Amino acid sequence: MEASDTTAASAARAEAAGVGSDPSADEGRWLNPREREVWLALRHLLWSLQPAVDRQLQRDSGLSGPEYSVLATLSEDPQGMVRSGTAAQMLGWGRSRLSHLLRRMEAKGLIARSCSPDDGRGQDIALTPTGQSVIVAAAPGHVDFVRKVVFDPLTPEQQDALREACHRISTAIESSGSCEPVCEGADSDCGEGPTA
Amino acid sequence: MEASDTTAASAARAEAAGVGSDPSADEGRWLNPREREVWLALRHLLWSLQPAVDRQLQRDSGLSGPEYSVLATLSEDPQGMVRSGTAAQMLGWGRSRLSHLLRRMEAKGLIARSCSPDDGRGQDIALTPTGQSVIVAAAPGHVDFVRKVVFDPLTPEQQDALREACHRISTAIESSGSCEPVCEGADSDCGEGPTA
DNA sequence: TCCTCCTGATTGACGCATCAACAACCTTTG
DNA sequence: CAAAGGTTGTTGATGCGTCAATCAGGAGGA
Repeated sequence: MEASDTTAASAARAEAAGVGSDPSADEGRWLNPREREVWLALRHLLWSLQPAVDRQLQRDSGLSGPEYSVLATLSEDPQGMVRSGTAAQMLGWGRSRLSHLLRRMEAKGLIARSCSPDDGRGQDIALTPTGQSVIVAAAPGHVDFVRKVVFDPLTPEQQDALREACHRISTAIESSGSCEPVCEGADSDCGEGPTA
Repeated sequence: MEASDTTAASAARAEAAGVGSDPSADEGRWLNPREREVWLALRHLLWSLQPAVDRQLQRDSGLSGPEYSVLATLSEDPQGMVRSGTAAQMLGWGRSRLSHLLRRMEAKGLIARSCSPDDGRGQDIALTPTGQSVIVAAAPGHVDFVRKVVFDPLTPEQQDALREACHRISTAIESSGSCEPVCEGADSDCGEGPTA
C-alpha cells in the first residue's frame, strides 16, 4: 500500500534525529490510526479516481480529461459559443491553462476561435462539427463510467454523506488561503450536460 | 461554479443534434439532479484538495507534493534507504515517474542514489542530511494543514463515512480495469510517518 | 559456457499545468 | 483627446507524468 506520512512513527524518528520541533506543542500534531486510515483512503481516491476517468475517456474517445471538460462546457451553452474568459471561469481554471489547451484543441479541429466582435480582446470559442460529434459520442460512456465507479458502489445515504464531506472540505480549503485557480470562479449555476 | 457534463440538458441537445445514441437504451443514463450535486462536489474536491496540499508544501517548505512523498517514504524506513523499485511500489507509482523525480531530487541534493551491492540492477535511494532536515521541517506544517482542511471540518462520524465511501469507490475503480499505476502496488501495511 | 528470458531502471518525446512576462485592447480620468 | 490603469488573452520556461523504447544485470536451460 502507499506510504503514509502523517502519523507518529517517523515523527519520533525525526525528533530523535534532533531536527523536529517541540513534540507536545503546537497543534494536534500527528494523525491517530483512525484518522490515518481516513486520510489514506482519501488520498488513494485522489490518486486513482481522476486518472481512471481520464483513462476511460482517452481509451474510449481519444479525449483527455481537460479536453472533455472544454467540449462539454461548450456543448452545454445555448449559443454553442463561449468567451474564453467565461469558459475559464466556468471551469475554474486559469486563463493560461485554457489558452494552451485551446491551441492544441484548435489544431486537432475540435474547436474554433474567433475574435469577439464587441470586445477586441475577447475570443469566442465554438465547437466545430467534429468537436460536436466527438463530445456527443463520448458523453454516454463517460457518464456510464462515473455511474459505475461512483454511484453504483454507494447507497444514496452514502452519496449524500460524501457530498456533505466534500463540501465541508472544499469550504475549508477555500477559507485556508492556499487556492486561486479553482476557487476564484463564480458559484453561479452550471450547465447540466455531460459534465466531466 | 464549474461546468457540469453529466446530466440531461446537453444530452437532449446532443440528441437533438442527431448524433446521440438511443436515449432510452443502455444504462441508467444521465445523472439526476441529486446525483449531479454529489458528482460536482466530489469533482470539486478532486480539483482543489491536491493542489491545495501541493501549494502548502511548496509555500512552506519549497517541496512539491511528489517530492514530499518520496522524502516521507524514505524517512519512514528504518534503514533510511530503500530500493528504487520498492519505493515505487510503496508509492503506487511507475518506475519511470520515480526515476525522473529522483533525478531532479538528486540534483537538488535531497536524496542520493547508489548501486545496490547484491543486485547490480538495483538502486538504493537514501536521504541526504539536507533531505532529512527538509522533511523533518516540512512534516509538521503538512500534517497541520491536512488536519485543518480535512479533519477539523468533519465530525468523526463524517470522517468514517468518508473513509467508507472512498474505499468503495477505489475498489470499484480497481475492478473496472482502467488502472495500473496506483492499483498495482502491494496492499501490505504502510509506514506511519508524515504521509503526504 | 552461451543463449534466452525476465526484471530493474533510465531515457526521450510528448501532453499538460503553472508562473511570470507580455501584447492588445477597453475604460476612466484629467 | 491623451495618459494611466485594468482586462483579456498569449507566450516561453520549467516542472511533472506517461508511454514506448532501451540498456544493464541476473536466472534458468541446453
